[in-house]
Amino acid sequence: MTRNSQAPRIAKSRAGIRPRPGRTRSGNGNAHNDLMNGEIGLDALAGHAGYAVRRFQIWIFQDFIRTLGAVDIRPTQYSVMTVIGANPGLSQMAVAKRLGIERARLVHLLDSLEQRDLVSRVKSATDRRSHALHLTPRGKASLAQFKRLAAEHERHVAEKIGKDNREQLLRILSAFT
Amino acid sequence: MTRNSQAPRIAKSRAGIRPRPGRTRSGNGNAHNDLMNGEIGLDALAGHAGYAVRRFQIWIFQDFIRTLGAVDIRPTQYSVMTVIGANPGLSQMAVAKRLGIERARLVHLLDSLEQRDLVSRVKSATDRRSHALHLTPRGKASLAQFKRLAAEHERHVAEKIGKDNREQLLRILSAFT
DNA sequence: AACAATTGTTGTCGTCAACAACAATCTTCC
DNA sequence: GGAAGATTGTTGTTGACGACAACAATTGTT
Repeated sequence: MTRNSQAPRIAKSRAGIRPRPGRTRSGNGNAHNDLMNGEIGLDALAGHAGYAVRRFQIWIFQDFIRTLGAVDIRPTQYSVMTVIGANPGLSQMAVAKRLGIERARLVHLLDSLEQRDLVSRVKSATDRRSHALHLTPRGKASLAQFKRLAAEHERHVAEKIGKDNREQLLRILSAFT
Repeated sequence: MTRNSQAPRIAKSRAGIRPRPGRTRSGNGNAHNDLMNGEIGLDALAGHAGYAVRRFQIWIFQDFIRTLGAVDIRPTQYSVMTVIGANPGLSQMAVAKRLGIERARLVHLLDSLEQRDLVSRVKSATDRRSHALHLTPRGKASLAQFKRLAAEHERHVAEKIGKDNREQLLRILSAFT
């Protein structure tokens, strides 16, 4: 990979979107095109929670990936390590269920984390089908650093939408955690 | 960016990934203990806006897709049609920028919508490189129906998180639209 | 012991974002 | 006026991610 894709490269923001350098003529019936002043309306989209949430989530993930770019940890990896760290010995099935991840997907995530010596799969003594997941010593130390960086990312969120708004957001969406 | 990360050459040949360390201790005597009470803590994850937003976005998209399943319209398709409907004559580049979609991705989206006779690409007279996007008559009629279904979806959101909370959410995230 | 369910794993398919390269076509600058 | 550079739509590749299906090993259930 070497390239994690999704590196944000925050927009260059250049000039506004000019609809067309030339004239946007071609007299179509619609005369009220706000395109002339460079504004592109969203119409009904502005009232849809899903659209705003999607855009916000993209922004948040990009900031998270950038803030934790130095340690090469993505949001999903962070969530897996956090849950394992707080609940040592969990099975892969339990982690997958708790985080809403497919267990097939978790296999690859753990392969990666295990190769980096952050997580270890210990054969369960009580159920030889399953693995008891633990953080390695290196994983524990790393997670502490990840959490510091994640807290920094969270501060970025607070700066972006406001401290109070962030707390309201967490309260409103607390049912989804 | 600039991530060296790990090599992807795992591919097949699974087998010996587990280092099988001689970790004698690590009290594996109680492997699946924490599962017994069914409670799995999220630890720091509970305080991360990104995690809650991601889970919420998954829920919202699923409800949107289900609610508009009868007409086979997905959120991104709906957003494209809404913007074109509100701003006829836009170029693909302008739509892509406004919605934060890659223009390469928009090509396929428009291919699909054009095949269904919902959107038409009209060769621009002023810039022969670009296409002026319009809704077809069928597209306009369909969009009206889509909007009714989308409004129903929005009511589901209000039921899920509460009417007032939904409005606060829209207000908090208004900067991202 | 026979049968059903669970766990981890592998594999496939489809969606989606980020990039790179390209032809056709402006735009700009000399 | 014409060469050089930028833009638009397009195709293709890569990687992250979710949904499923199939499988071996191992429970559990009867």
